This record gives sequence, C-alpha cells and structure tokens, in this order.
Amino acid sequence: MSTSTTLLALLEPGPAYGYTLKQNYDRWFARRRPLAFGQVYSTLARLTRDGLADQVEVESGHGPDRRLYRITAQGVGVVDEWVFAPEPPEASAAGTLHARVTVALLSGRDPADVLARQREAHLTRMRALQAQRRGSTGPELLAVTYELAHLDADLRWIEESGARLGAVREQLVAAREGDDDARG
Amino acid sequence: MSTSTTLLALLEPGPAYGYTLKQNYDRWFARRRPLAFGQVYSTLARLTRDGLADQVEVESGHGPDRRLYRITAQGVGVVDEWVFAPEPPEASAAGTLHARVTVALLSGRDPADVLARQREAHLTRMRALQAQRRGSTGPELLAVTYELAHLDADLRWIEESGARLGAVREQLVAAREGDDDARG
DNA sequence: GGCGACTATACACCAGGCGTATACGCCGAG
DNA sequence: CTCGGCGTATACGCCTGGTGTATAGTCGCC
Repeated sequence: MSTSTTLLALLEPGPAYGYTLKQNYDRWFARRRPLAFGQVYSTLARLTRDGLADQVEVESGHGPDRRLYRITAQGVGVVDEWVFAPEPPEASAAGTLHARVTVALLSGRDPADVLARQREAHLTRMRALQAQRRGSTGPELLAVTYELAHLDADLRWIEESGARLGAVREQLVAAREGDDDARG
Repeated sequence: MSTSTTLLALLEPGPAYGYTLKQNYDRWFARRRPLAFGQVYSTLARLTRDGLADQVEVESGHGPDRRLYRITAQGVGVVDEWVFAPEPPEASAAGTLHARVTVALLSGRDPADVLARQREAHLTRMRALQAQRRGSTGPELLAVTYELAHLDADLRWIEESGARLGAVREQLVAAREGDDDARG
C-alpha cells in the first residue's frame, strides 16, 4: 500500500506521465525503496481502475502514446488519510532480526552469534551514515537520522537481549516440555 | 522471503503437517506477522518444488490426505544462512513514518501534524507494552523489548525532526525551484 | 547512416498473501 | 438420533506488488 500511495501523492502537485513520475519518485524515495519502471505503469492502472487517478490526455504521434495522469478528489482523500493516520503497532517493528534470534533459539543455533554478526554489520553501517550525516541538510538529513535512530534501537536491543539469553532459553525449553504435541 | 524461511525453520525439529506447522508458527511469530492457513500450503508447495522440503508420507483414509513434510539438507542450509546473515542496511528502516513526513512536506500538508499524531499513537502503544512487559519473561519479553526499542527510536526521531522542520522545508523549496521540470 | 542514450509504455511472469470451499470426525443440545 | 458447530486438514482462485524484458520513436553525434 505504501508504494502505490506514495506514487499517488506525487501526482498531487499536478498531472504527470508515468515516466516523469518515476523520476520524481527516485528523487525523494529511491533511498528507501528502489522502484522499477514497470511497476509505475501497473500501479497507475490499478489507481485508475480504483478511481484514485484518471487519464487526462492521451498524446499520440511521436513514439508511444504519452498518457497524462491526474489525481482525483477521491485520490487526494486517500493520500490525506495515509499521511496523517499513525502506523498500526505491528508495523513498527517489522525487521527480521527478532525473528532470526527466535529461530536460533528454537533450533539450537547460537543466538549470541546471530546478535554478534548483526551488531558488527550495524556498527559498520552506522559509521558510514554518521560520516554522510555531517555533509547532509534538509530531507537527506531527515532520512539519514531516521535510519540511524533505528540502527541504534537494534543495538540497544542486542545488548539487552544478549545479557538475557540464558534465561530466555530456559523459559523456552520449559514451554516446549509442557507440550507433548503430535510430532512424528 | 522471511515468512517462507521461518516456516522452513519450524520444520527443523522434525517432520510436521501443514496444520501443526501453522499452529507452531502462531505460537512464536503471530505477534510479528499473522499468517493465513492458505499461505502455509502454497509456501510448502514452493519449498518442495525448490528442494528445500519434501513430502515424507501421505496418510489417506480419514478425511483429507494428511501430508507429512520434512526439511531437506539443502533447506537446513538456507535456514542457516538466513539466521546468521546480517540484515541488509535498507531493511533496517522499513517503516513508513519517514515516507509520510516527506509526502507531507512535498504536498503542503503540515508535517508537524503527522509527527504529533504518530507521537500520540506511539506513546499509547508504549504504555501498553510497558505494562505488559512487567509480566513477561523469556521469548515474550524479547519481543516486547524489541518493539519498545523501535518505538523509542521513532520518538527520538520525531523530536529531532520536529525541531528541524523549518530548515528542511526551505531546503526542499530551493531544490524544487532548481528544477523547471516538464510539468503540465 | 548508424549507434547509443533518453523518453515512454506494455506485457509476461513470479512470490506472497487473503478468502473461501471442501471433507471428515467428534460432541453436545434438543 | 440428528443437526449444527467446532477442530483437523488441505486445495484453489484471485489479487497486489515486484522484476525483467520487449517495443518504439527521437535526438545528437561521430
């Protein structure tokens, strides 16, 4: 939902072609999630079908038809809602790190190793971002800061969890023994 | 990739039916991402096709055929790699909050309002989690702590960004004026 | 005069995800 | 005893999102 709504939002300042839309997208959001040309057109088709955008003009002649898309009033409503509606709770912690640690615990792999490797990768990435941050202003500064904040959150969690792994493992074993589930 | 690998990992302790697999999944990961029954079977089909799992037995007679699935050696390798490989950088900041603030800035909506609403929602959620946390041990404590850490990261970013919004907006307007792009 | 870069779109395909249909057994209410 | 609901178990169809590739004209340049 996020990608299509983002594209829709980029139509708000005025009508645009799929191609220019993609260029604008790259300018602001490529850092967060790269986007293929192909997807722009399928997304525009869906938005049109759903009444959130419409084709204002089809300019034919030189090359392929150029289709000018415009956001509808309904589309503006959707963007509006998306922008201001707080994220639902579960989306806040969507990373896979926690899942990976859980799997390690369940499968007898060493979770401390998982944490250690992730910690190294994060530290490397943070150093790069901190360097980049010093030269940044405006929107880029916002983006860099956002990523740094979440890497930092992961690091704190890594420290805290690392200290607790022993206790967690015991809990888990106990929980499993309470089972007697049907397993071949 | 994460969901299918997670299911695969749950096959490691021993062969299982799709149904029991889903129950096990719910037990450990439902908090993070709910999973429909339907998806379990299509995922198992893909895993089988790709040689990461195979059918060990088809038990027919009472009701629908019960199919027992087993992880293959290759499957174990895939889980192993996934568990220990650090997440790629871009995945760390996958939330939409930053995107929503950017859209607000681009579209003339009030980004401070976006931040304020998200802040309220986060604070509410955090109070609930902190209460839950006091009664938690083991794996659940890990999960709660993980989410809390990321909510906290968002809050810090919200504070920091809020103070900088004026400067960011200027940067953004300047960048746009440097354009003269082909727009309607 | 042909080659590459840029503008512009369409199409086919795959994975992931959601809802619903199907089928059997068991158990309690009436 | 039978009917309906619940638990076990799987299959199927459909949609969204995402990726790659084909197509086609235009422009500049050597």
